[in-house]
Amino acid sequence: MVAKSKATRELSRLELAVLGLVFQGAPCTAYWIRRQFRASPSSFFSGSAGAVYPAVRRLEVRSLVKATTRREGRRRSVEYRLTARGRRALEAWLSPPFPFEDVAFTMDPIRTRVYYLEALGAGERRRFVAEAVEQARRRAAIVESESEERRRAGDLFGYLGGRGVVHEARARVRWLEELRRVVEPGTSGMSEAAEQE
Amino acid sequence: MVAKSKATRELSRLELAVLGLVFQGAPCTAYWIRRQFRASPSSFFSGSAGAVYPAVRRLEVRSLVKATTRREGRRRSVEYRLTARGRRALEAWLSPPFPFEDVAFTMDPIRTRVYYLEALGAGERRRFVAEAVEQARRRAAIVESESEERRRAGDLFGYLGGRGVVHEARARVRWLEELRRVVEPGTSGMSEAAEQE
DNA sequence: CCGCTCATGTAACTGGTTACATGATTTA
DNA sequence: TAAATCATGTAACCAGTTACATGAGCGG
Repeated sequence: MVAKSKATRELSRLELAVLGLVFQGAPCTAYWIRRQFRASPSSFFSGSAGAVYPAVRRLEVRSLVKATTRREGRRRSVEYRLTARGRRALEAWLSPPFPFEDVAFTMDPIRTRVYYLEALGAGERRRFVAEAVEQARRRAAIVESESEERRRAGDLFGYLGGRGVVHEARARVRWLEELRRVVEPGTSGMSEAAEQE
Repeated sequence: MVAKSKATRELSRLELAVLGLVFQGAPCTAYWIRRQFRASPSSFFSGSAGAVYPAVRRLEVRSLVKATTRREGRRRSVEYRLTARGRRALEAWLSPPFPFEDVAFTMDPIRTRVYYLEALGAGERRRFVAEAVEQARRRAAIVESESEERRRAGDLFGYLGGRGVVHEARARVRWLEELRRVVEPGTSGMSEAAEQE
């Protein structure tokens, strides 16, 4: 009976994203990975050194990536590439069916506020929605130009992912416009909003 | 000069959500708050005891909520309500302008995968998208009925927040359908997708 | 020579997570 | 009477965060 070392726990979202980035950028340094996170205006992660360096290490001890140290003059850097196991782990992550919590994941800090809008008076509610629509529109414009940029750069899947961000940003705008119609004077509430899509 | 005690750090998202819930449910117990989180299929938080009890405590030491212990027979419970300061903190949180990171927040574990779809062959990509569309549709159906339920229950802002979840879920479906058109055989990629809204 | 970028890392902290522990009350 | 629910909490853990520290190489 071969020992089953450590009961391999699931990879964190950061570790999985790093795995994907190593696949894309190989051979690449942890520093390069950090920059990818920091460059994206829609990344969940900050790309902080304190997260990325330990994460690639964890992937290494699981032998999902392998490191090769390089020296140019007196400057050193550690380059990573996927191992065969790493490649398989990446494919497994990308293969359906997807865990329910990944499909159900949702978080919008503005929406969180809406649940408690009761705490505001009618005028303040209107200001809330007006500003939220405004800020959501600006955000949508930003992510649209960002995904367009990726398209122009020939980065197909970067573009397609970016399109997801665009759809989401526009959905937020539409939702807030719907909300505005409810919150505006002369409307009663529950009846008119929904359902023409 | 009056001492400025501790340099009041910002409230966490959980603490803010708890503050809102105490406003809604007052007088309410920490246990009731936990149930609100656990009942919602779209809450970011699990409502775990290890998070909620310490969170309400932190709000208490900041005197944003106040606790009153109650005894019925030999059963005790701690009831919370907002203080005036708590009420003001809630209103401040609900008042625009909203911090950029709250407007820009976005995270979709399926979308994260799409960025690395390059790692799959054409057939596997189609399976990816087909399954993702399917799961996203089921999710949309669930959150739709959930928000409808709130509407029927007369919970206006619960309904309106739920509508946000619906818009988001539908946006994911539409995005994945767009993605499918790109990934399907006979299409070249970057050209056809976007822009009719 | 100053400051920026490349490059690697650590340390202290934080705010979540799961799992556990306890006990009263209610319901099947 | 067994199990679910109400109700409180703690402990161990974990994976992020910011901030700091170090140093090579390069452009102005």
